[in-house]
Amino acid sequence: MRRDVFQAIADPTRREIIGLISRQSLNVNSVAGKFDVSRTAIYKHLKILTECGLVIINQQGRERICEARLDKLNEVSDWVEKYRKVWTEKLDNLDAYLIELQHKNKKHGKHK
Amino acid sequence: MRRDVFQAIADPTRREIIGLISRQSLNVNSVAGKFDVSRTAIYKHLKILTECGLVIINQQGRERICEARLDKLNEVSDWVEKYRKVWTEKLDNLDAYLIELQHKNKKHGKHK
DNA sequence: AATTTGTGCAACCAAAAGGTTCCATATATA
DNA sequence: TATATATGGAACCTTTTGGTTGCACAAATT
Repeated sequence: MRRDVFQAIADPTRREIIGLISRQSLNVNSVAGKFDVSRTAIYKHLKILTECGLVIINQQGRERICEARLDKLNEVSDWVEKYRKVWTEKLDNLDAYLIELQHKNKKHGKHK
Repeated sequence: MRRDVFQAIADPTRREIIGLISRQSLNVNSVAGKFDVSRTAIYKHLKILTECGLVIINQQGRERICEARLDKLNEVSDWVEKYRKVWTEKLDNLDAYLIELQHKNKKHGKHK
């Protein structure tokens, strides 16, 4: 199934999983052991994370090692930064406006 | 209800709404007019967006103007950047490793 | 005053999400 | 070989999500 990174990181457990395996790759059981839900629940979260490329899994004997692919967060980063830019511009415009006001005050302002 | 910004931006329609009103604040009907779902559906999306602070609404006569609060995306930005840093460090470590390899080759390497 | 416009919200619905238990199966290990 | 371990996944359940229609009501317009 085609999965969306935005939807994948919407769940707090999945964000925790990413935080966990970003420090060290772990097998499925080790990941599950860190949470108080069933292994199957974690397995499903891992499945969603792999489906959108945020996690890749390598078989090693009978274990499957989960590794975080943090570069996939770029999709989120790009979207957010686009709007951060808009936000910063708004602040800049406000700045410019305030400065303009100051200049007007100097020219036409009344002195107390 | 306490809402989560991550969950709010998980839905593509809500991301579109943010994109739309980030350029220009609009009343509820104008926002709804841009999508092919019902006004009520958009109203619900706007409700979720206001509940997590990504949108604020100001009454003006019988209209309610929806304004984007892009600074609220910082929560997402912070989280993502934390892992981007981890990712960059991994790349740096790889770089350092490759450079080290090169040096070893210079010292002990065989010449063809 | 009557009508149109903009909005909120209840009631309802189908599908998806997030969880569970239980079983199958492959790989290590005693 | 028998047993323990690591995992995949089916079947099921409850809650949440994203949508609908329909009605109420206040503000603007005629």
